[in-house]
Amino acid sequence: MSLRHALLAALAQGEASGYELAKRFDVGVANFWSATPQQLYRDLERLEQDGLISARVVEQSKRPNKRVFTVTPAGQEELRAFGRRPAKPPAMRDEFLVKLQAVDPDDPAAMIAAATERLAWSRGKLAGYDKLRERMLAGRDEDEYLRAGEQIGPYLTLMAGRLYEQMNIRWATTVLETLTNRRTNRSAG
Amino acid sequence: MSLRHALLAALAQGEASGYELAKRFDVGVANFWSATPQQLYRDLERLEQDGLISARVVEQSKRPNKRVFTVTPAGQEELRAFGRRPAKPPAMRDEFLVKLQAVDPDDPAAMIAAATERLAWSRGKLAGYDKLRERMLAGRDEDEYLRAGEQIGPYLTLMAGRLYEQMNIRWATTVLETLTNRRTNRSAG
DNA sequence: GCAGCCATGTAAGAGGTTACATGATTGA
DNA sequence: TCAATCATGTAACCTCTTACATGGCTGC
Repeated sequence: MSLRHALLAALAQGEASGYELAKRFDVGVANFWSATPQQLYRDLERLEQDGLISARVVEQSKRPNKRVFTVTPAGQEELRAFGRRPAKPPAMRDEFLVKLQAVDPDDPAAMIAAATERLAWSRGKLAGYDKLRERMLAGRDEDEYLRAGEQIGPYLTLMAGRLYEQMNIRWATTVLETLTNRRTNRSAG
Repeated sequence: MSLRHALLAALAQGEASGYELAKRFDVGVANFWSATPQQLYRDLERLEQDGLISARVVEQSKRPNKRVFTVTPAGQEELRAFGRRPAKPPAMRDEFLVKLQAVDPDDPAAMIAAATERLAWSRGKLAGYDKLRERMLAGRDEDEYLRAGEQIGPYLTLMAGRLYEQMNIRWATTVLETLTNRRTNRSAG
């Protein structure tokens, strides 16, 4: 039931089309939720039917037309009500951790490859977050923004995303070192 | 398709009953996946039908009997094959972040309550992880364990869980300070 | 000329959540 | 006596993923 609210929260930042939202959600630019484009299109339909968002067709000459969505007053009220309800505990689904849990110390090659991939992925996400942050800060420093910046919610969730990927980068580095050291020890001893 | 593998990975650490696994997964003691007990019972059934795990009934006098599950050789092979396939990117579902994204700076009361709750939750999880860690380390220090500890996979995933909650605690503290400071400034100015 | 982006969707199936059901034992 | 723990499940429902479909434009 909560992708609806994630969509409302994303649209609260300003109107967007399904495609634009999909980029944020599918690629995972949304650090607070993840979803595929198909889900978005379907839930946007429903949100519109429920009167929580309204659509406006923007005609484009050299590109397909797009439907741009805005949160209605009813949608804003729903968001506020959602904010007051108790939150479900966060849920994580991380295949890499599942694999690592069951790693065979005598054959870590696949895991070393997977950890390298994860490291690259986290670096890419962090780079994306950093760009967005520069745009939001617009020259100010973090303390200043936290005191008086306009979009405090988005900044704080972005901060969570950055801290998370920074942590991942440090951790994945330790994982790589640990697995390669153990392999070296084994072939040397 | 991957709760199956999470279950196999969990059972690779040693046999367990559905109820025992449920505690790890439902409470979220499994820092790498989350699932409800109902899912576990259903998927354990399927894993058994597919010959990836085998069940053994343990009769108990003062408690209901339980079915204890073990990974079969076929299950171990499936786990290895899973380890070699590319991992899906991690997925996050965090309602608190959704709420925070859309916070109204003029009425942060609900969000301050939610952040306080999250802080307490992360502290609780960290305390649980720390206990488990003490048991695994058994007097050794982390460097030593990373070099030569028996259960390197489980230690590394536990490490990820600890780092994640430590990060959450620091971040949630910043969120609380930010929201309360802004409120004070507003009522003072 | 081909890959990739913009833009939206349908349909089928797998995965996940919530509510309900049972029943003895243990500790406050 | 009341709540919690141990222990396992069914049924109904909702959500999410994957595969498929379309078609013009942009950049290499």
